[in-house]
Amino acid sequence: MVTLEDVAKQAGVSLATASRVLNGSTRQVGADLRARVERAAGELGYRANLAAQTLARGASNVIGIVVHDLTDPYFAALADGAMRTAAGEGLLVMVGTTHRDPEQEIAYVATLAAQRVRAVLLAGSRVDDPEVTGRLRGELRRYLAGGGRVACVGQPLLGVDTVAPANREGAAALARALAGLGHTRFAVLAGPPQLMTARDRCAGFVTAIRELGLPEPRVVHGAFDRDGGHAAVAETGEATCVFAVNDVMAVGALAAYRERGVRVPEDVSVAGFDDIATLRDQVPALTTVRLPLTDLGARALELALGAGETPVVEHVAGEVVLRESVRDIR
Amino acid sequence: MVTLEDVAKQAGVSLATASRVLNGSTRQVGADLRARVERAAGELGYRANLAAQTLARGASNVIGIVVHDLTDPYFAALADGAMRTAAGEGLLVMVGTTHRDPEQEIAYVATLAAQRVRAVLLAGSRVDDPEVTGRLRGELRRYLAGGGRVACVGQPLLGVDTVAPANREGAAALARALAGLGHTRFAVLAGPPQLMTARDRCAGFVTAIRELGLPEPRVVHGAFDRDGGHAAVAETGEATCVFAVNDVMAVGALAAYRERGVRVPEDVSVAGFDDIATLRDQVPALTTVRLPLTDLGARALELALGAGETPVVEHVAGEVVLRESVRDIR
DNA sequence: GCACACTGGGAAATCGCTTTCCGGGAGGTG
DNA sequence: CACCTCCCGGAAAGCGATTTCCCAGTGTGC
Repeated sequence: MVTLEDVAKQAGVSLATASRVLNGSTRQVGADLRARVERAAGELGYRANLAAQTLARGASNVIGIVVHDLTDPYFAALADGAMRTAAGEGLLVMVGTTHRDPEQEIAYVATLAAQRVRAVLLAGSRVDDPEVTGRLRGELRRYLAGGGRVACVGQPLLGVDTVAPANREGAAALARALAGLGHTRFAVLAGPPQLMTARDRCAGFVTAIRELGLPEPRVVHGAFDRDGGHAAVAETGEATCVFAVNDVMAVGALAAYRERGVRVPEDVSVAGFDDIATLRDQVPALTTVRLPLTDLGARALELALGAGETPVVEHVAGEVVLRESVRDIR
Repeated sequence: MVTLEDVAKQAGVSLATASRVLNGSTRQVGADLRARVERAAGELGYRANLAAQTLARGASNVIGIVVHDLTDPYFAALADGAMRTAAGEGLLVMVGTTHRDPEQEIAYVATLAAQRVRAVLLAGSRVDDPEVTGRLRGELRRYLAGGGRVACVGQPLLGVDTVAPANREGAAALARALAGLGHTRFAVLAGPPQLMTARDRCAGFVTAIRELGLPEPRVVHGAFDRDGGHAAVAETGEATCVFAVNDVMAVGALAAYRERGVRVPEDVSVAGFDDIATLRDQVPALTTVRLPLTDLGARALELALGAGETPVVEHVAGEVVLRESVRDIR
């Protein structure tokens, strides 16, 4: 491939001058030389070697973002938000998917650190395992010590800049809204017990119901995906209102009820969480808690890129959106 | 950050030896020295600088993949497939989103080439613009000349390894299946006329209808997304069966009919294309043409990574899936 | 015993770029 | 007119790895 030296030679200038012309610098270069270099670069089709630049500059223009699963619209939206701001800053994006394996997440952080990426965005829910979290923190500390920047979307457990969706509060608000419609017997499709996001949403919901003096909701654990929601429906018992801790699970639940001939919302009300865009045309339209996912991703990257010293934690509220999947039974 | 030299010093060996121990090499290193180096690396928390490695080796372990929009489940699935095989090969993935701007696509190829990525995967539909396509080809040629590898999912117009979904044939098969149910008056929600994928699907459908001697379908152009499908419904006229050139548009169409009080499939039948997983629980369930999206992405990356000399074009068939959104009117 | 592969270790060149430092000429000032 | 500053161009020293080349020490085969 064409190197800067080739360009310099062809233009009859020094390496230094060619570099200053082509790859931005504070230093000025005379108009004629500048033109000669630019012509030579054009003719030769020169493309700077980013690896060499990164090495020489000691800083890359790449950021890393680690998500669980890109085909999950939740993470796709987060990633999209982050990628938009990255593009705005002229940064390239490396995406890693862990498929919910915490070891993979740690491995990715190590690799991204090796890449000397400018910032790392951790966009997955934490799991409740101090040993694993500890190792992740260790890896992050090493990276931070080397001048890296880290931000996270989710629970503020890593000691880094964090954008924290108000899972508890959102779920609680939803619970009050549903109780306000006259429901008293609730079930929660709670996802896996280790997953903090699932747990917080479940806990927020259950606590709010208790505070209202209503009967204890039935909590059904399962997978955090469509099939998890679908399967969990079998154990919802007499509940008149079912809260799935995310929209994808709620859609699974809707499908399960449909198969059983249970009408939603006539026989049972169903609510989710997230307000996933691609699921908004679901029938019946899903009641949910809207999270500004794209903004969350964008904001997290801004935090990571920002100069802030002490770790910032930004809480982002969700907004209850009542739609047809729940019924007023008063 | 800790460099290889630090490790070598701490272990009391030369740089060369440290390198050979830590970053794979054909050369052997004695057991004692090897152990000393490994211990030193562990104590210091050494992480190789990938930029330096890339420069020294002249080859990186990163691949690039360029998609239109990650929040579109079609591209998310493609990317996911590619990322899985990448992970299997120990490769890192850079993802770029163009939001359907061909200039962006060209720019990404240039940047990825500058990164000296091992392979580039172009996963977006081509547009019908010889000028733009020409420039893209030029950029690709430059990259290929430098030893890069390229593969593409979509129309085989770039002279590189390509995985080509059988858009025409799939749409034609769908058309015959729908005609077999007794439909004669069709409309096509055709998406933007410049987009090859949209065009091929539309053309395949229309041609098949013609060949059956049925009346010419009404073709309505619009955006390639949910809102495009939603809007296009206004102009479908008397059609008893509407084909949206992708599932996302079909969902938009379903929503539009619902709002107008038109029942699907009783009053009108609706079909899509792709068989997007997150949309499978739609009501009524969408008739569509299934494309093995994850496999397409995975296969394309394999092609790119493979040693093949002449560009390979692999056609992948779609499978018509009849579901509730269409009615038998015989 | 002796030349001869062979093995494992280290010194140093190299990858392509950035940036510091040095130097010469132009222009401004007293 | 001497002196001092700027300004711009080039030489060269890194950045952190890999890899070639050289060399000493060890076993072999005859």
